[in-house]
Amino acid sequence: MQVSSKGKYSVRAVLDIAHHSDGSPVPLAAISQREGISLLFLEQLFQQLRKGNIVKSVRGAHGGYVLARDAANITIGEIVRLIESPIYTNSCFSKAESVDDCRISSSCVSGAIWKQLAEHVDSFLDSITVADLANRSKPEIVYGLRIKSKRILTGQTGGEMAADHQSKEVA
Amino acid sequence: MQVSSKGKYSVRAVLDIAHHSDGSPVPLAAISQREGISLLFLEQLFQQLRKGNIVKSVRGAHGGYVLARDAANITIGEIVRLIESPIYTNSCFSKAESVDDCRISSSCVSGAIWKQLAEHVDSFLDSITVADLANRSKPEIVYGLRIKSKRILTGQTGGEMAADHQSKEVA
DNA sequence: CGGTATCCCGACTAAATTGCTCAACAATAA
DNA sequence: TTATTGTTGAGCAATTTAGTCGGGATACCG
Repeated sequence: MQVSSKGKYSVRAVLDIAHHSDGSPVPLAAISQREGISLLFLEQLFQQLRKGNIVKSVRGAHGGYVLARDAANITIGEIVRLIESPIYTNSCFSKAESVDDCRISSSCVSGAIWKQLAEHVDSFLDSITVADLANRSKPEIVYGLRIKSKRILTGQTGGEMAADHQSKEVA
Repeated sequence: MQVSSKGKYSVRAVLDIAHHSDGSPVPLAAISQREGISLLFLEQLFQQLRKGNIVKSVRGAHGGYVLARDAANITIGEIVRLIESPIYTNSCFSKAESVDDCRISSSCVSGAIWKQLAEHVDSFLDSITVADLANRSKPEIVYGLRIKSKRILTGQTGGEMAADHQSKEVA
């Protein structure tokens, strides 16, 4: 039950574009620097993001990536589903509905839980758009949940790198 | 973004105990057979479940495991959190609050998402108790979500093994 | 035109995690 | 006392993750 680095990085990268773009393409090198993510790894991720119609690429010098659609029209859920393996895959009824599988064990009862869980997760993540997060007009509120410190979401003062983060965990 | 086999198996196993126990201990061998889970693997899981106070062990012949508490008092969330690695671990503020990490990149903005996501997941899974699922008095309703076919949750006719499941996926 | 900045693509790999196995022991019931 | 169960800790093969590498293709800039 983990969101992979790939997923977290992807969200951060897209947010980074939304936040730093004035309409002109944002090169991966810039994202790599700002977010402290390996350029090579970003390239890989952005192929998926491009194919998933989250971003568009602009090749050549001064190229980079732009959001493929309006930020208000891209949800975090979309990004996560594109990159991440799905939380729930139907494990029963795969072919044989006639066999009456699933009546014996607890597996379908519990299977129902994972399905509902996946639905909850999706609907939560789909309720947040890139615009919501890029637009920090109401910084301390993110979908009804109050964030502890205003500092977290407002600042933007220095030249420190993301690499300054003390922990190995990826956010 | 996956629930591991460990997690799914654990829930199923606990459900199995809740469902098949008349108060006397349920041996792992029985669970293994009914649920189609390797006995050796179950043994491993149940050490964790025991230490987490989900089940109690009874050693010796006719021993096995019983729920450590009332089924209505054990939530799915408890089981999952015990077995599964946490969906969210605070990645910033690890030590240095003074350093003012996290202001630069998008990592804390997105970090807030994962935190809220984890809270959603936990609160959903904590809203379901083992009793809810073991007690199939209202089989077709599982927490407000209608399950497609009544057959799924009611049956209990045959002697087929869980191994009859057609797919490799674990539910 | 030629160089350089940028994306594009496919293969490769080291490390971690997952899903399981094994061996030997400990307690209890019949 | 023997068969039946749980207890413990180590070990391991396969898969997944988190990248790396090398060599393109494409577009701008002078």
